This record gives sequence, structure tokens and C-alpha cells, in this order.
Amino acid sequence: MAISLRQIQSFLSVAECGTFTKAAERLHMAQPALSQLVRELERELGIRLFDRTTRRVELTEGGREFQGASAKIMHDLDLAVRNANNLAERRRGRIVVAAPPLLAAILLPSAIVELRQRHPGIEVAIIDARTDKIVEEVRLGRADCGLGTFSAIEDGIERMPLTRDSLMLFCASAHPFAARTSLPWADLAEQPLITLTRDSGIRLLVEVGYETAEVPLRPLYEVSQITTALALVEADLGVAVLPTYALAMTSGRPIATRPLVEPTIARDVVMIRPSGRSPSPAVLAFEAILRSCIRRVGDLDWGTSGEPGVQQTR
Amino acid sequence: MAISLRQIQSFLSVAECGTFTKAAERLHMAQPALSQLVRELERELGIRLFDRTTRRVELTEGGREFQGASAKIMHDLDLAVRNANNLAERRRGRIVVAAPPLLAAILLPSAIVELRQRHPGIEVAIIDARTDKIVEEVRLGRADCGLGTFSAIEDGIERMPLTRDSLMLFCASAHPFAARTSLPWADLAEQPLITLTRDSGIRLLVEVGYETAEVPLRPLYEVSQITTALALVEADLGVAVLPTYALAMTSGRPIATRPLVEPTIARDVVMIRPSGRSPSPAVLAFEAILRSCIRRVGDLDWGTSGEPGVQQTR
DNA sequence: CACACTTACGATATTCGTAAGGATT
DNA sequence: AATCCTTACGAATATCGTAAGTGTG
Repeated sequence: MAISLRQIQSFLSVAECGTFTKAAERLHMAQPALSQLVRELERELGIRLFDRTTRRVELTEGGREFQGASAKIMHDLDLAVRNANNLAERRRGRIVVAAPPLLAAILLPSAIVELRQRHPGIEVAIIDARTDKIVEEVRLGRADCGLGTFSAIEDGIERMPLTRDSLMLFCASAHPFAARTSLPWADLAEQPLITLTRDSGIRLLVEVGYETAEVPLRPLYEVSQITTALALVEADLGVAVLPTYALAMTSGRPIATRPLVEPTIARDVVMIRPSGRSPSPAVLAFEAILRSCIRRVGDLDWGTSGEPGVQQTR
Repeated sequence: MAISLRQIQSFLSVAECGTFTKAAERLHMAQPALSQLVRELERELGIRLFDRTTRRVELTEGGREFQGASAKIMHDLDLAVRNANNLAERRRGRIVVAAPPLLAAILLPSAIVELRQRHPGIEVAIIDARTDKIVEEVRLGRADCGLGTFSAIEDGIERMPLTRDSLMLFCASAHPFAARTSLPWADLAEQPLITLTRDSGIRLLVEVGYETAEVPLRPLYEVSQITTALALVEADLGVAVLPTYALAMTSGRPIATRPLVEPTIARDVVMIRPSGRSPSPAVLAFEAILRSCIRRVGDLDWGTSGEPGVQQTR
């Protein structure tokens, strides 16, 4: 069989217009060309589709039957193409993003808000999991992308660096540390420390910092939520060591943030994707929005600048 | 949009085969050509359909979606084409035939039996009506064709002569007339006559015959069914004047049939069809079968042989 | 280095538009 | 005479196959 969509389209046009001439105009083509297409289609099908009386064109019985079937086909095709275009134009899509709870709580809400504004048709599902599980979800394709700080270069995983994240000190604006430009870990000795529970990846890094500075770590409060930690800091009940991205939650609050040095503990925040699989347009749009979100918050310094300047949290 | 069925077909083939090479083999074409078709399709849709890893070809998310839609489209198209071909090949179809009761009772049964044998998929519906209503049904398109003896050449109606029908004498084999080769109407005087009721078109012709021969018509029996008339003839209760096609019901019975002459009253048995409308393949098949049925019975003589004689138009 | 897909390019086929022909109102 | 469809033929376009290129296992 060698039937073309052009033939079907021509046939339908003639069937609807009732004349070859009008149909040809509608299709922006010469009428004899259309005549030929319909004739070829009739030859392929083995039946006459129209009764031509030189003055009027009328569907035959078989023609009416074929009209119904082919109209449905063209409609379905149009739908399929439109769907594909919607995917391409980010008008539609679905993203499953895997992220650790902290990052999910801080970075994703604003990113998703912006994504919904720019591309209302894209749905987002979040899998919040530990880092090792994130890698697995992405590798298995259950998640389209993953966020976090991944040390090892895993097999079958592509890394797209988003920003650099370092540990910083968070204290009340009234706290003496707020007057400093940067703080060595050693200065944290004897400070009442608010820290995250041991099931957080952050906590491990904090321990590394204290160990390196040879300061004993004696947390005053252990909380599982960053918001809780910040509330305690705001009340000046202690200082907290948190990742840079917690900055996003301090705007408008009397909380100061200062870089911690000696050692500077920094990690890459990356988006990971299954390698070998091309990212869907939706994921690409999401990645772009993540970057823009980070850039906006990054004006407050994400620890990416070489020398840590004064960081004020308005 | 300029998407071709060939592109879709290629895409589906690759999606099923899993490699371009195998798909190209299956489509009996060079692999680069197929590659180009898929690439063009992707360009039209705006999305990648496959992730190519030079070693493996895998559907993307959008590709899977498009596969489902386009597979359905190809299936529907295949069905539509197959349906059209079935119409063309007489494997399917529907005929509405309008015929007067006598003809319907005699000619149609055997024709339909043969039609069912040769083309089991074709359905037949019969409208039995008077001659004038037959013309109307055909003109309005409610019937695809009509059978009968139509004198006038009607507007919008096409005539396809099937055979010639003349009035003949039917008598018992034992009757003296059975020894004759032909009979002038005048010889019917004083014979006990079995005839059809006055609502039959035949009856009118019989009256014409008697009038022309100047013989008084005094029917002994008036019946409405040809079968009844023949049963009476078989019992030798009288002779009957019936149209030639009643021959079809005499085979194997002790009934003789002889041409009536002076005058020979003959009419064309024709199939009528709406003009300007092309006959469906099913109707064409039916017409062919009608002719073959008539030819078979015609071995017994349908009055076609010999001189034309008087043309009677009721 | 063998395999699988892509790119490049010339040959072939198809489609399309112009011009002429035929039929009907 | 005007309109509408068909046929004929040359030009533009698309498709296809061969050959060379690229990357991966």
C-alpha cells in the first residue's frame, strides 16, 4: 500500500468543500494536482470515492465510509503531533525530581513556583530521599533528575554542576559574630551550637569541621528541620552551622550569616541525570529555572566568591 | 505540518525492531534513508524520539507516547483501506434491490443464493413494490437498483437491459397444446383460463393479447400468486398465460410451455439504477449474477429467440 | 576493528503547476 | 459562454541508495 497523508487530506478537503476547485484553494494548490491525488487514492483503494458529474461532486457510499475513518485518523494524528509539540514547547510534561529533604525544602519550592509560572503545563513530582537512594532512583529511571551533593562520579549518571555550597555560620544579628567578616571553626568553641540530627548529611560535615579545628562538638540543640534551627538562631539561643542554601530562608529575619574558614568546607551542588538518555524538554526547562533561582539567591553570596565578604542578611 | 505516513511507518518499525538496521531490512530499504525519515519526523515534532547511543536505540519518553498514538493511527488506516478493498473485491457490501413481487419471487431467490455463494459478505435487502414505486425508490437512492419492465425512459434513471420477456402459454404436459410448437392467441378461445388478479401488471398484458386476437377473456380461475396458477396448471384444470420467467418454477414438473404468437407480446426486463451515481461493486456483482441466472434458465427459452414481434408497453 | 548510526551527494520518483481538452449548465 | 473536472507534460521537490565519516565496545 502506498497511500499518503496528502492524498487523505486532499480527499477530506474535497469531501468537505463539495468541489475540487474550492478544496484546491483551501489547500493552496492547483486544482489538477488535487485531482490527481484523489484519483491515485481511488486507485489504491480500488473504489470510486466521488461521483463526478462535471457540475457536482458527491461522495459515493464507499466514499462516505472512508471519509469517516480517515477524518478520525487525521484528527488523531493532529492530536499526536500537537502533544509532541507541547512537550517540545514545555507546555506539557512531567518531571520526577529526587532530592534530599533539606534541599527539597529550600530550593524546590521557589523553583517550582517559577516553573509553574513559566510553564503551567509541567507537573513536578518530588522524591525526597537520602543521597544514595537519589542516585539509584535516577539510574533506574524512576526519577528524571536528582539534586544534591554527590561526591563520587557514578556510572551511568551525568553530573550538571549548579552551584557550590559551603558551610556557614548562622547567628542572630545581635550576636557578636555578626560583626565579623569570617569565622574560623576554632572560634566556635564554647559557643552554644544548634545542629541537625545525625541522620542529616550536613551533620557529618559539621563534625568534620569541628574535628579539623580540633574543637569538641557539644551540640546544645539537635533538630531535624532547618527551619527549626533557624528559629532557634533567630531567638539567639545559639549559633548554627548550615549549608549556604539555608540563606534562602533568612531573608527579612534578624539572622546574620558568615563564612566559616579553616577549613572551608564546600561541595558542588549538582543535578544528576541518567546518562545516555536525552533529557526531556521539561527537565531542561527545570534546570534552567533552578540556575536562575540560585543566581537570584546567589546575589547574597552562596560561598562561590573567592574571598568571603561581609554578608548581611538585610 | 508535513508529516508523511512513510515517516511514521519508519519510526514504528525502528521502535519495534530496536535498531535502524533491522528496521531498514524489514522495510526493504537502505538504512540511511530510514535514518533520514526518522530525523525529519523528529524535526517536525520538535522532540527526540530515540536516544541513540551508537550501540543501542531506545525510545524517549515522548517517543513512547508518540509510538502509542501513531500505532493506533496506522492500525485505523489499515482497517479503513482494508474495508475499502473489501468493498472493491465484493467481500463486503449491501444491496437494496427494488422489484415487483412476481419478479422478486421468481428471479431473486436463485440470484441471491448464488450471490451468497460467490460473495458471502454482501447483504441484500429487497423492497417489493409496484413498478411506479420502484422507480421512485431508485431515484431517491433508497434502493441501489430496481428490477422490472419499465416502458418509459425516466429522468435520472439508467436502464440496463437484462433479458427479454414474453408472454407464454403454460399447460399440463398431458394437454393437447403441449404437442404444438407455438400457439396463436386465437386458439385460446374456449380454453379454461387461469389468470392473475387485476392488480398484477401481467394481467393487463394478457387482456391486451385477448383483445388483439379478438377473443373474449373469461378467466376460470383468478389467483394472485404465480405458484398457485402453476399448481392449477399442473393439475390440468386449465391453461395459464404467464411471463417467460415463470419457467424457472416449472423445471421437473409436468408442465409444458409454448410461445404465444399473433401477437407476440414482449417487454424488456431491465435493471434500473440511479444515473450519475456510480454503481457500487456489490451492485455490479449482483447484475452479473442476475445475467448468469437468466442465461441458465434461458436454455429453456426465454422467448428471446425468434422474431421481435409486437412490442407491448402495457 | 567491527558494528551501528550519521552525513554527503548524485540518481530516481513523486508531486506540483501550467496549458489544453471536454462536458454541462 | 462560463464553470468545473480531466489529461498532458515539463519543472520543482522529495525520496532513496551508495559511499564516506564518526563514535563505541
